[in-house]
Amino acid sequence: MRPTVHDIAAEAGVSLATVDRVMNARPGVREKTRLKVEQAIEKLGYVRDVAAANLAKGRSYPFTFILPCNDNAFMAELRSAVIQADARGRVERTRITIVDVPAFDAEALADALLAAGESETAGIALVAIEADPVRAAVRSLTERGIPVVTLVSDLEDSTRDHYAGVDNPSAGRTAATLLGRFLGPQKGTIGVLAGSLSVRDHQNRFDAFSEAMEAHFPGLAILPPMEGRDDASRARQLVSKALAENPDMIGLYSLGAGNRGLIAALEEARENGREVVTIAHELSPHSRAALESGLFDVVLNQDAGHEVRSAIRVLKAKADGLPVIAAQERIRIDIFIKDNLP
Amino acid sequence: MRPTVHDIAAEAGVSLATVDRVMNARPGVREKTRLKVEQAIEKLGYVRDVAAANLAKGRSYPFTFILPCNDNAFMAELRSAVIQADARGRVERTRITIVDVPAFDAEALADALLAAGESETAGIALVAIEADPVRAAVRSLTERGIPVVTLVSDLEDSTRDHYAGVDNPSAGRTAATLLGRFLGPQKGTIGVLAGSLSVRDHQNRFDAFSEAMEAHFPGLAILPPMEGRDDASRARQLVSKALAENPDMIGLYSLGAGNRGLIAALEEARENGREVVTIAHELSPHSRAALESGLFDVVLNQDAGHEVRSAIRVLKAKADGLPVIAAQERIRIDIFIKDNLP
DNA sequence: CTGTTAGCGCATTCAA
DNA sequence: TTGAATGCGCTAACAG
Repeated sequence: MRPTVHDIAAEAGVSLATVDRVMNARPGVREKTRLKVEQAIEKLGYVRDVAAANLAKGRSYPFTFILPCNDNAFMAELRSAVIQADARGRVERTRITIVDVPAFDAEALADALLAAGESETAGIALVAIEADPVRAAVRSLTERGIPVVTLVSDLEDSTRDHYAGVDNPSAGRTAATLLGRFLGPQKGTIGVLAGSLSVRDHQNRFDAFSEAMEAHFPGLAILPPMEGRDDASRARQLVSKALAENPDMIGLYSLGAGNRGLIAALEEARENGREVVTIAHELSPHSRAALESGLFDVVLNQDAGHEVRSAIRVLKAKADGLPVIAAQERIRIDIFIKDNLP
Repeated sequence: MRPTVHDIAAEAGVSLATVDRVMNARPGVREKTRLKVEQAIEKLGYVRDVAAANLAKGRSYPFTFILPCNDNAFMAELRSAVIQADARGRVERTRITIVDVPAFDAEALADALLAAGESETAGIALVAIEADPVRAAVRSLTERGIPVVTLVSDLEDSTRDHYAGVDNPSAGRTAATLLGRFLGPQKGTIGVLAGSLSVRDHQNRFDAFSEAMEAHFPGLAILPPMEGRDDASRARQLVSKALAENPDMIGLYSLGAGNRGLIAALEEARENGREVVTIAHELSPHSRAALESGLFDVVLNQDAGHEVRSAIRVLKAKADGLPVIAAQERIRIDIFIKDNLP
């Protein structure tokens, strides 16, 4: 049997309460006594049973997740990941309230942040939008000691405690390398479809993609980026038009959402005997099908479940004043081709 | 506050014990009473606190992991993943004993299995070797109701309860697609370096790789596979020799361990102005460096941590007689290039 | 068939 | 400065 508080109390010749005081670094213990207890802990190799501790504490962590009412597949998955995390949360004693805000609406997001700050909350996660009102709201929260983490999309120059999302420049470079190598010696132009370049992660992906492309694949020229606003019909139009206007376009990097429209445009092109090497983001039923049918060549993915779990771990650590191990919270970029689909 | 057993006992007008019996599907409850309790559970939206339940049960799951004393990086990581899992095991009440066996020794493995079966164990995980004594040992365990899962390497035609490892044919196909696409229109031959083709996972990878290659990239011919026994110096010799003898060799798939020797051979070749597109398995400090220096183009990886955690989840489920959700336990093949390294 | 009762390992009043 | 006692939510003897 593993040692319990009783064992170390007996070993140190003190009571449970004293042991507890030492363990939780609370005042009211003589230096001598504390030493005895610490030695007993060391000697018996005691480690506290977190589950039992939480049970006794009865403490729970009411977190708030502010999510945009976007109807794309990725946001749906993110939302479902949050719900699942909440369901599993009984053990960890976390409780999550989801707050919906209109997409791309900085004012609404800022308001939601402030409102969440007024409610009983142990920490807040948000999909950030780069805007001053949002930065101000975040500042007011962190100043009151409420932990704040950005999820999926970061907020630069802000006081947020942590960013739980992928390294977007790395994603852009990954796309560049794969596209360049798949195209090999071919020369031509490359189309880029973004949601909006005023969104930080899209901008970051694009910059890194361009830079890597220019550096390593001089035979491939990048066309001016299209902005599809993550909207299917708009994306479809833009891509169709680009294909028509650029007969030398042999590659396409779609770095935002709105894959449905893109897929429609590619299907149409294929019927006309036109194929371009395509890399898109986020695995969903649609993009998966596109991968299997060869319309997409690669899908880069961020695992929404990982991001949510990481956000929760960090919020909890911050709420408890504990440090976070950065390396462990790093979110990877998954590469999928048709052969390694999960 | 969430409802507790007390609340539902009150609501149903019965005692705690009865509630407990219903919840754990134990006998000795009248159908009528059971219904009342179930309705109360439904009505109050009760979900049991697993942590508290485990605490009260005091049950622990003493598992045994049988690992080969291989000194390669992957096995080291696997071992460390097991140790970490054990450390986290306090909450889940799992305790893991690691048993070491000589690598590639079927008799020793079989003996270790039987010995583990004699000790107090709630389940056993093993890195399997395809051999009849092993199959027999596994059978004797499963017949006694001890859950057995294979880890990393499977045991076909056996009574093991589950395989926690990657889909090796899928890995082989992934390698074929990437190699073929990276080489593009080039024609030439492809070398294959295996550990031993008598190991099931290596054989599976090779078969799928060959098949996909022939089907989709007819311009690339596969050379007879080399068997490096996961040994560095042997691998180095084999690869150097193959490079010398096959001037038209433009690609290489290393599907086993022993990357150090391979890297040495590739470095030597590079100094002589020779480069081949290379895909290897398992991310380690060595393979990572090779990726960064361009000696490796792609590394396929199985996440040892995932495999271990999955094995534990399955063992626990089997020990409790619960079903496992196959889709959730599927181990992915990670693709790494220099740009998406974690 | 059902209820009472005593813990699991820990945190926390309230006394001493 | 320290200790005894009580309870968190649940399970499992042991009675009835």
